Amino acid sequence: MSAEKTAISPTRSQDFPEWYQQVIKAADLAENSETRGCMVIKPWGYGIWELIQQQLDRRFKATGHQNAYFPLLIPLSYLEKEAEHAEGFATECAVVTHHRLEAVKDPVTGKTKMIPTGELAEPYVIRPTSETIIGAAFARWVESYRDLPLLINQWANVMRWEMRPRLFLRTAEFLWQEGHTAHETMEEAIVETRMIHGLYEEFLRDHLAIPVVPGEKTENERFPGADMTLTVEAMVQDRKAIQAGTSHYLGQNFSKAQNISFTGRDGTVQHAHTTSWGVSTRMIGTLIMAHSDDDGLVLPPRVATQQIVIMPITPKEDSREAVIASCMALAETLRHQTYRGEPLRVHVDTRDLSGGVKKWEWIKKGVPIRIEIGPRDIETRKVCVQRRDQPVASKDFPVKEDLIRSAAEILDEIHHNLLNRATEFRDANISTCDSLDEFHAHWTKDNPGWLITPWAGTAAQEDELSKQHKITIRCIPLDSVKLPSARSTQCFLAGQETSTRAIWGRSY
RNA sequence: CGGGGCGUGGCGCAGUCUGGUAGCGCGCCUCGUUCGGGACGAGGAGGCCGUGGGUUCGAAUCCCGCCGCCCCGACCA
Repeated sequence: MSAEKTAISPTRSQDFPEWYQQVIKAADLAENSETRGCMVIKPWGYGIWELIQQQLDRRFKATGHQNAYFPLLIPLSYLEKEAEHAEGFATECAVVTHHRLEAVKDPVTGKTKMIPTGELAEPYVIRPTSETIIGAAFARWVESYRDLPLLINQWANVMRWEMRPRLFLRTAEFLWQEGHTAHETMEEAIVETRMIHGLYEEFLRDHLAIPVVPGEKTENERFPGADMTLTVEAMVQDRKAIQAGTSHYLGQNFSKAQNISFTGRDGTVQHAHTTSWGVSTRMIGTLIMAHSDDDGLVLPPRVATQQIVIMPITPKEDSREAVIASCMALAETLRHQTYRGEPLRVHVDTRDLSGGVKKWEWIKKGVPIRIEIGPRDIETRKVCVQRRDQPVASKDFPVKEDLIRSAAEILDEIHHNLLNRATEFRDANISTCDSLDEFHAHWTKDNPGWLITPWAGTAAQEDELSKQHKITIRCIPLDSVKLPSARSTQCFLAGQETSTRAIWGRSY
């Protein structure tokens, strides 16, 4: 046997960050644009986002939310209303200060330059998030307890002037959804915050095949202006953590700052309790790093732009038409099958390219099922089936009718294989620790994975440990989360008795 | 904002030290041979060498200014 050749180079173990970039390129998902820090999302990548959008949107609507749309530009003064929030985003805001361009001819070169003129009395900020402008609308909309709860979601782009952008993971402009709700009581708002948190967890597991740890952020890691931030944390293949979605209980901080008030059942004027929550195109980056291998992207079936690609094999000119007709017919039949309530997405690749080129292209693009049909298969009524969750060389030759019957089942198997693989990987890379010496010894250069510890430390102690090892507390996992539990129940710092567990890790 | 690097056909680069007006690989197009497979041969298209100025008979190459991008830090969905 010759050495294994991989479609992506370098491999994950050679250089993970570079591998990540190469997977995106090979799968044709996105590219850096001429606008600093911003990406062009190409059709194969945008297709994933559209599917995420559709499937999440259905869940938001099913839980009583409605979509609306708010302005891209936020009056600067709005951002000054909530002090903590303002401070949290101040360093990464793009600001619009002019509303007109004037064409000026350079007397030397003769070239025309466009000079901004018409300075605005009050500048606008391009939304880094929309709490303030949505809050202003909520203040107008809410008068009575009968107007509550107000359950709004927005699909939008936002901009944060990031210093170090990376495709999907951290771009200056990104796409997301932001839910914003207002409630009569703290209890109701917290129920909402937790409900969405659970919805995110399920979505990542059931749609993206990513197992996440649901938990709460410590005060240090909270969203600016929130009283409680819930997170779902995923582990990707370099053992780093990535925050895949957050749900915040904002208390009355924003409602007091923006006067979202209502007359209550008892006739008194009260401030609403608000929440906000979001997931972004970062989920695509998470998905790539969670599942892909050294041959490229591996797509979880539910968000695969195409789930099945059929490649006609046409070695002889005289059988060519029959082969293509057979492929088309199979595609049409498959499109009448459903997986998770949606028609199968099937593509027939009739491009006049050599078979090997096509096959590798679809491998690199992560298509869950590849089917090849040639003249021989037509005679035997069989098809050649290859799966992205299995080695490149492995093939199966079911009778065509059996494949049609089992296609959705195979997709489901692929989904579960990806989920199981990711879960096993994660669990194998979480260790426990209950002494400070062990803690310090754990954080070696090659990133050994997450550490779970009993925790009763202070914010200052957390901060110190974080800086020392370039780690953070990813979350305090919910009590219901089953993970290797720390051996003792005493905090590894000072030994206090505690039932609180903390997960520590390096993160994106 | 600190520290490094780089701007040359679609992409990746050589050429810059030692000025003489552009080359390689991949990709693309055509033809042929191959092909249950990331094949091969022949031919072809495509570049005011980031930008403005200077030196020179002559600048991708030397000098000065500007712009942009990438990597490593601080910040972060």
